[in-house]
Amino acid sequence: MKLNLEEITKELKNKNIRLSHHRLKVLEFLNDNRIHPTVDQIYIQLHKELPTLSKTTVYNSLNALVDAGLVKVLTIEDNETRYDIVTDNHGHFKCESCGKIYDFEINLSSFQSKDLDDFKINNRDIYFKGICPDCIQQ
Amino acid sequence: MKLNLEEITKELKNKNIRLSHHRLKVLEFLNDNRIHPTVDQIYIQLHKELPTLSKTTVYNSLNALVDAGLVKVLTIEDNETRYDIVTDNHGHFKCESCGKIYDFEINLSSFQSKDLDDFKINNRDIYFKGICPDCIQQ
DNA sequence: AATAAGTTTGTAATCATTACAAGTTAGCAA
DNA sequence: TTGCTAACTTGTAATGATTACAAACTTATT
Repeated sequence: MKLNLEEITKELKNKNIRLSHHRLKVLEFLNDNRIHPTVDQIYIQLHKELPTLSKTTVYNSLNALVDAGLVKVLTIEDNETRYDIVTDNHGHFKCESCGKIYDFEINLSSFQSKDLDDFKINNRDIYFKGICPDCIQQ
Repeated sequence: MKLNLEEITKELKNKNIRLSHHRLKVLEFLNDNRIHPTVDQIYIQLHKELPTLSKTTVYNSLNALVDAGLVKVLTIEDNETRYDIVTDNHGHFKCESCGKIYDFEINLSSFQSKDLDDFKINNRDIYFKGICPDCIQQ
């Protein structure tokens, strides 16, 4: 999917966030590599292209993009924070054998619980864990 | 709910995990305080009763209980690991205003996605975020 | 070009969690 | 009951991820 830069820049402007060169690179990386990467994965890859990039900037950029609502934090496990570009509703499945994270289509807004009638729900996350088909076969 | 110690001990034995005094206290705390506490919350409370308790032991006990399947790790946010005693299927709602975590009843096993037909699903977590009724009123 | 606000960088600080070694405890067998 | 062994606890030190901060740099705007 191609990023619409003008639109993104306009959205960011409302929040006084500039789409700087590094931030754009981080956003592009997430858009082009749908692997739900960790900060380290992003840093290591981008550092090859941008030798002056610091890890602090990666954290910075990610936090800015999350604040802007363009990027989502995934906390499937307590010891690894991952990032995902915001797209339509989907859940995440993590394979307990190979560690790979899969997207799966699911209509999150259809989930209702009478216990939450009086709650304002801003965000719905679904995390499944188990074994992926590749690992089942072995 | 009262803990059935004999049954729990028996289950643990299979995994060579003893239900030591400290571990039992941690388990009791989770059973009696359904507040999805952090390690610090557990440590501070139990330390009052058990002055010799170390934080390492709290971590240790929690990890053992998680391994035994009696306790579940909640990773709603990337910067705070919480623990929950394992009960029937329910989702978790975190209020973005007051930070409180609510349980809500939901039939987790009813969630299906055709994308996961060939996957073995061991675990389903649902995390919602938003504003709770108490905070909406203010 | 000048200005002001926002961004990047590197280092240092912080915080949660784990590793480790030494001492302690619990369960089992003789 | 005693002794043995494995498991547990403790405190300290190490690790690792993330944030704080100050100085230098960049960008958009006047």
